[in-house]
Amino acid sequence: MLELNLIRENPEFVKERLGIKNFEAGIILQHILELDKIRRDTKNKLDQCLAESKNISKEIGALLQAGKTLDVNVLKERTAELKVLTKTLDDAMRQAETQQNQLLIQLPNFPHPSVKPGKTAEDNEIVQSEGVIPVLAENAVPHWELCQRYNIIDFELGNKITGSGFPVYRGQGARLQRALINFFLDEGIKAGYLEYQPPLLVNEASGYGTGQLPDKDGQMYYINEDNLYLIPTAEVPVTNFYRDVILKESDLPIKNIAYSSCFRREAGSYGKDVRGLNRLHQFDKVEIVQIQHPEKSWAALEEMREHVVDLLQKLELPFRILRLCGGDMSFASAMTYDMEVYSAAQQRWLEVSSVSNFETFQSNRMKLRYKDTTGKIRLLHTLNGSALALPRIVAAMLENNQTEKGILIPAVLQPYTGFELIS
RNA sequence: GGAGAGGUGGCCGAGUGGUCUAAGGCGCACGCCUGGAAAGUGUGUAUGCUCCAAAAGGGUAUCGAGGGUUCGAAUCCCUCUCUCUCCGCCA
Repeated sequence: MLELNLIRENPEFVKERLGIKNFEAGIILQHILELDKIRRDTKNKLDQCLAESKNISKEIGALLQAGKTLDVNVLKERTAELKVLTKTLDDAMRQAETQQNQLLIQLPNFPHPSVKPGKTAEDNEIVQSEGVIPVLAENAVPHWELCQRYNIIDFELGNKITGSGFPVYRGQGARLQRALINFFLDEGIKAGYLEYQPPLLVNEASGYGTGQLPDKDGQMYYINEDNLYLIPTAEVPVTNFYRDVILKESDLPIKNIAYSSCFRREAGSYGKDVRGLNRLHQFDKVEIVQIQHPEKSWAALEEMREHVVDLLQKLELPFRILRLCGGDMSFASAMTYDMEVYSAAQQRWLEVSSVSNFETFQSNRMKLRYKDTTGKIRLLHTLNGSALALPRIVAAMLENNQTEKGILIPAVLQPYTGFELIS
């Protein structure tokens, strides 16, 4: 959520920045400011009423103790009037406040000045590209066929017991999953992150805090009976650890890492994009989350990008990094890098990580703040990124490393898998 | 799932209708004391919204959350939620 102060002080600037995300904010901003005026005026009147009532109540108390019951009745008439007025003003103020908030949460975050305008994924900038795209043998096949050939991931068994998008990992496939999770966690810990194991279900307030609610509730699995949501990413619980928290400046930076299964309904997805491991309803991911001092968040974003690059290099996967254009960025992000690996048999790039700085957008919703050295309370910056999501890494690894003998496991993973070859 | 007891400031804890503007303690910060420290001692120590150009300061709200009763609620009533104890079930 954008900070109200900013909108009050410089609505034109806000409008211009949101334009980069192709968001026409003019009318909403105007309404927000109108409601703000109403809310504040009403608030002032209300506070005056409350103050008067409070004083009269004290007087009544004093009079009763002095035994002057007749005077009390006169005062009670006045408080009866005030009570009606208070109710009216309170309703009006709350209404203005609610409406204002409803409008505020419709505004996306604004992009960093370096973010280029653009409408679709076509307009994203490639900022880094590394690794050699392997030339595969003529009989090379996509990963879903390899999964079947080596019997390591069983999609049909998943269909049977749950439904599509819920594969069953088996034998060397299961061990590869476990190896990747441990590898990613260990690398994160080496880079200074603290490991967490969060709950996989969260409440409504958490969904709201990171921005999944109210807009994207259709993308989360929902447990009606207990009013809980299955997490689409560990970002949700791990960032919400700090909801309604005021940190000390000395607590910073906070660097957390968490493995979790992730659950996404992916309503509306279809076609060859969702084949095999490309898009699943349940998948595994290791997520990194940072809570940063506002002046250090941009350096932190680069550090996180470097961390992901390091992982991809170690896994020997050809990759490229995109800086998303305004139109392709998520609602809450100020800047996002997408990391994609090349899937040689499908001959396409697969997104395996997305690293973003949200600046104060999430922390404003969550009331995540810190007290600076002068005692002033300010919003913090939040960042997160995948490091990494498993399915597409596995897809690319299987396809790119396929040989006559089997699938080669990168050296760095072998201590984790306990084997060099899937065969 | 059943029964009972609870939720008060950073923490502990008093407070059962009227200066609660929340006692007291611990912690923390700053000062005094000291050669330095400890001890002692003094002062301060929440957050939101709002008024004010800003600072200083003021108003108002907040005692798990939301409603209600009352001139007046931390205190009484209702609903929800969380924690603890016992029973039941159970990895």
